[in-house]
Amino acid sequence: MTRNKLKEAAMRLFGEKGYDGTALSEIAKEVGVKTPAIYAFYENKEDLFMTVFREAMDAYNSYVQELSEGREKLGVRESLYGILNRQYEFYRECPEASKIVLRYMVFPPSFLKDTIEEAFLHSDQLLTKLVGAWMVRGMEEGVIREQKVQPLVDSFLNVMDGLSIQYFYYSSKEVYERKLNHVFETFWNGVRS
Amino acid sequence: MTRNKLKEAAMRLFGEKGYDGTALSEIAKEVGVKTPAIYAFYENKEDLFMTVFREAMDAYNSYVQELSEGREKLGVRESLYGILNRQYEFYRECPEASKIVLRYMVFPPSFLKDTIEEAFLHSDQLLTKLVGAWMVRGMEEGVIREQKVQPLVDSFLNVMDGLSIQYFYYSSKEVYERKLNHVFETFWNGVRS
Amino acid sequence: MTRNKLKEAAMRLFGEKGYDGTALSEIAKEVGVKTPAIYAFYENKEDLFMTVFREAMDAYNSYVQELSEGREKLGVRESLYGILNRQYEFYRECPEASKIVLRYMVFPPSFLKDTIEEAFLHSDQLLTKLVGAWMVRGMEEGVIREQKVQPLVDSFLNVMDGLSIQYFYYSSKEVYERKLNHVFETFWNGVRS
Amino acid sequence: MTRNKLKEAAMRLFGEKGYDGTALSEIAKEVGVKTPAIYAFYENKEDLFMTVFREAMDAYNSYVQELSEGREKLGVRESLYGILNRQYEFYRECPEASKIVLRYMVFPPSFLKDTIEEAFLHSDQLLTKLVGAWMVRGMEEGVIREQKVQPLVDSFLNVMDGLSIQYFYYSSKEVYERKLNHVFETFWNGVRS
DNA sequence: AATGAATGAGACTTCATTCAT
DNA sequence: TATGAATGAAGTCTCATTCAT
Repeated sequence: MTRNKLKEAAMRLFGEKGYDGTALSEIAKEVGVKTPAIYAFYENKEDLFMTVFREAMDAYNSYVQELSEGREKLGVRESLYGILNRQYEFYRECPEASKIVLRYMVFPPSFLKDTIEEAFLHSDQLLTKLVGAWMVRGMEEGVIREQKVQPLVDSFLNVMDGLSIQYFYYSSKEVYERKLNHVFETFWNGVRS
Repeated sequence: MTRNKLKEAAMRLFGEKGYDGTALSEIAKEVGVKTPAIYAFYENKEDLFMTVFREAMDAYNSYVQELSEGREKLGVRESLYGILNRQYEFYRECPEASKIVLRYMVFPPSFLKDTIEEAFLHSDQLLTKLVGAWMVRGMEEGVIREQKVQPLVDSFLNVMDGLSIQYFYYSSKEVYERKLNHVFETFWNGVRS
Repeated sequence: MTRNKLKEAAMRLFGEKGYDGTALSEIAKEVGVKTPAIYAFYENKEDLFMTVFREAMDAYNSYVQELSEGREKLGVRESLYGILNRQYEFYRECPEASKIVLRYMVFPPSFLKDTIEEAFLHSDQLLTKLVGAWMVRGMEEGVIREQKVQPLVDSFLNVMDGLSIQYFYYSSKEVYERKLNHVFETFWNGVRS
Repeated sequence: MTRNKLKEAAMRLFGEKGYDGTALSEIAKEVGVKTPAIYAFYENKEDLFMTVFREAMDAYNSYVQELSEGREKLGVRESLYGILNRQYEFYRECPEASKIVLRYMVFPPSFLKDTIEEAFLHSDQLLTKLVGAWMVRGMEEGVIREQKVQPLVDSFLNVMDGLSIQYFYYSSKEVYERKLNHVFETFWNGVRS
């Protein structure tokens, strides 16, 4: 119980204020417990952070994973748009986890650089493979103009990254949704037959 | 002299390890000076940080500003591509400043949130206006398909944001340049007549 | 059962790392039990320590006591040598207890100073009386040169103390046994008729 | 100034209550300074301890060293007795240093075991050589009975070790001096021609 | 008899900051 | 301009101890 509340408080605070900017005492206070209680559940601050980080990554990967499931009946266009939408959903449903993922992907605390890079490599490959498959299928179905796969994947992933920044930068729902649509429209225009 | 060396060291360290992750003593040591010397030039840590941040923003804005100058003779396509290239140049030439800009745009230390948001609003507007102008011109010249300006601008800025993440995430020059080209190609395909 | 295992682990650890240098958690872990379990058997750290210390002292005193028993048939020289040997035996057979005895005889934790001094006074008197008796008998039998008893006792006890340091300082069996013999030989030479 | 007062306070406290039993705050308070001030002069607790320990060892070694100087005109008996006396002087003049030396020779804090053993090896060899030389000279002069050197050295060093324990165990001057004389008398009786 | 959860006290240490020099 | 000395505040972490279970 407390263990989980600690994890959640930590997730929120590490995401919002960063590793160095978050004191264990804040996390404890949020849960209504004194600081040393944390050590009953986690070895130390690093351990708590890594637990939180791993959970955030797992949540993110789950979302990514899901993308590949049960979409066979959908058209390619809808599926790609669905990916962006799913990402958006993830941001809204797990704002804490997604903040963690974005923050530490770009700015890992130096002492965890390696561990973190490895974690990202994994989900990156997953996503690359998935998006690639859709592009191939799009070309096979003739809805995407015949071309190499790499440029298509690069472009799509770049769209995703761009949107992730936009999401955290502009807090407005309306603005984000407008951008999401505009951006996808342009992308699709750029690749369709 | 020392004032400047301090600013530079601070820029690098704040960019790399963040505000909370950087101790004044590290900055001082890097310059070969003892910590209290910092107070001869800056009021306190916040002041030093804000100085550094403002300088980084200024450098960024200068680059952005330059984009609008002396490019009248170039075609629209070349100009837009040029913007991405210029951004890339900025990253390479001022890696410290650009790291600062990216980091604190997305993750401002809470106590500076307002100041920082204001700063970004400014450069955002600048960029929006600039890109918008090129899009309009592109349509006037007939190289960009007739449509509303907003989607064009949204898409292009998203491309820029995406690339900025890519730059800091993948450290390899080759990979980045490949992506830059792929991404622009797709974008251009999506908007050209 | 657990009570005893705790006592033994405590004896070893208190002897090796001292009172302040030993955490209850270490003692518990050694026994395969959680820290609070200790409180089922001992009131607190001090109580556990005192129990351990008393046991060590008792073991030491038993050895000393034994020295006076059943040695009537032996000669004085053999008996005195036997005392040193018995001490040596004690060190080897109860290394933990003897470490405790030595450590806290010389360096009592301040809060137990009085209790400990009292304990030592007792065994000191025991030993003094015992060694004194042998010296007297030695003189009666004519194997020890006629003189006052005090110098004889002082010298012999000093030999014992010296050897105790040597034992813990040099860990090698051979070196210790060599020293034991050399030291006794010189002592005996110094007192015999 | 403060640096030195800290060292002295630390020497006294580490000697009296041990490494783990002494809090930096106590040392600071003794000097009339707040705890963090210590870090202006010493890297950390270990550093302060090692500094203190090294100083104590140096003081001890100086005393030992002196023993070999300017005693050529004295007889062997007087010189050996002088060594014991010198040791006694050291204990009285530098009670803190000597307490440190004795305590950590027999009970080194585990994390410094190696460093400390090395330090003792050095002074041990010094003393062995010195005492050995006197024994040889005693035999040459005919005042010491002809025999191997090792037993003589072993016995004498054992006398010294025994006295060191006695010194710290019995705090009384009279008792110690009585013992010192008795013990030396017996020793000399045991080795003289 | 034993443990999980929790805590108060306090340890070591870092850091931003001040001040006299 | 620069530093050595010092400190208050705070941070991470350990430890002995308690209590409900």
